[in-house]
Amino acid sequence: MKRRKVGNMLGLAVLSALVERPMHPYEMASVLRERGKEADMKIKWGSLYTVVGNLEKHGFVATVESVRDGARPERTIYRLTDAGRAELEDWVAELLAEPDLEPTKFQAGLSIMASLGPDEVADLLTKRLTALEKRLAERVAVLEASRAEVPRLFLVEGEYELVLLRAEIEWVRGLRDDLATSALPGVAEWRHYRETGELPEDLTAFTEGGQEWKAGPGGSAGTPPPGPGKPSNRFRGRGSDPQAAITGYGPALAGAVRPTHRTGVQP
Amino acid sequence: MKRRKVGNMLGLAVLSALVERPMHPYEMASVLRERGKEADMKIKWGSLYTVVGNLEKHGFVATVESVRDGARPERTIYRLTDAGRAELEDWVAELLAEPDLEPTKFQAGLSIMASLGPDEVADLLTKRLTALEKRLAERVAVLEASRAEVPRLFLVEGEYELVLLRAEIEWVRGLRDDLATSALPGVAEWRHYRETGELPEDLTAFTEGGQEWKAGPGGSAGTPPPGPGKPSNRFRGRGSDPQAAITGYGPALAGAVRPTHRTGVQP
DNA sequence: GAGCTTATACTCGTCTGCGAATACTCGTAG
DNA sequence: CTACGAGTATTCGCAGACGAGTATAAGCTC
Repeated sequence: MKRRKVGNMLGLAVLSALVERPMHPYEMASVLRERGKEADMKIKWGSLYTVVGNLEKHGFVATVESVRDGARPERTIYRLTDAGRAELEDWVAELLAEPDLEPTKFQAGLSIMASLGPDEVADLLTKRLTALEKRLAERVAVLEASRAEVPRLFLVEGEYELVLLRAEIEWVRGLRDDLATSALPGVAEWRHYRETGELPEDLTAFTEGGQEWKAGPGGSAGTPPPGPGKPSNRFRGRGSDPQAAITGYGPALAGAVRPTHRTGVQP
Repeated sequence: MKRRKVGNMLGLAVLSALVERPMHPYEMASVLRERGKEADMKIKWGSLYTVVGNLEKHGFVATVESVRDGARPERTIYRLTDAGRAELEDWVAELLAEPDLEPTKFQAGLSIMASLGPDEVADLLTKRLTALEKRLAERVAVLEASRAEVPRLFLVEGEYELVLLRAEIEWVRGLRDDLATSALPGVAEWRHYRETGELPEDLTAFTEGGQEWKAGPGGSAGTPPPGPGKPSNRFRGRGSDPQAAITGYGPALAGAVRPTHRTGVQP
């Protein structure tokens, strides 16, 4: 993957603004704000001059002139170069064609949720749910105002956000309910550990190499289980340490699960 | 929102590793790698020593000892402090309770997709679709290997990822098809502009304050249309400039749309 | 046992991000 | 006419991120 000379998303916004006409930095900010670009990308205005400077350094924009308007400070006007135009198109193409690989912060949080107790997690998820629903309502409301004025074509980002929002809401609700009702296997043990500090004796077996639950094609697909680890690794694996099991480190194989409860997918 | 003293997600991973037992940095890396934490958060190992140093500076971890093991370089062992434990719990709680507000890069890309042409965008979306499906297949495969060994409880992050992945796939497919078949209003005009450079004369009206399409409560809800702009803004608004319209800046009101085609949601 | 690769364990320097501060000007309420 | 707050336009400084580099040890191969 070729690394972008200027990686800050604000740079992309700047390039896209300059397509229209040359501007000075502050004007770019005004235009982008007016266009509601802040809803589509996280923009830190403090980076504006740095980013524009970097774009210039790499030849994506060029100075047109420096004008002094009355007693105001001098303003430097920038225009898009051919290289800048190309960079913009290439960048957009990349954003559209390549999925974001980085996991979300929420996913990170889920992966270590065992640092807390199940009931606390359920409460936190309820808070999240409230916030998500509020946001959803906001977005829908904004739509109701927009759709009369703007063609669908320019609203796709918003549709996308809505779809993901709804998917997340549904899933979070399912998980919360399963935690609250202990419908998810292991929750009872987890709660017990949290309340008493005792590890259930059968936990190790429960977590470790799951005997006959589904001996099927498992075994060594993907990363091999750490239990009978390779001698090359001198740190002890999760398997040998029940504490590690309850502290909730996902398995080396973490990633997916066949859905059987209703947070899951496909019947 | 209180700002985190150490904001790097790698710091969270480090804290979570130290819950188990004191370690030196390299060992943390080994453990985290082994646990597959890389699948749950974007980790740059180059930041490890900086981050551990920062955690120490802020009292979240403390030095236990420096040992020299044979001729190897000296290693500093760190342990979690009470403050560190508290920080970990607070951090996880925040991650679970507060939705990620930042839009994804894909959303940013969508919001300026008009920098390209509709057919090109459709191609790029097809590429994305392929990549997404590949990733989905990978994740499902990893599951098949995991589920025999690990309780559901430790796989929720993976389930979440799957759900979002499927939602995105479905939506992207819908959009691509609508672009390819011009089912989405405005695509024909967009393509025409791209091919000939001509702006359809009715575009301005089409984009601008949509007369009677839905006069309802619209009008001044949300940000008012820039056309008859306030005198406070001296830069001209989208409305007065057809070029701006086709260059695809979303409206000031961008965000959502009532779904009517199948990329949409709810019946 | 020479020479290769892989793992261990860090360090460094550069580049960037961005919060906060600065400074000037204009409209307007008193 | 004058003080004030809102808008205009930019600079600065420093913390932090992280790619790349370094150096040694332990296996492994022929």
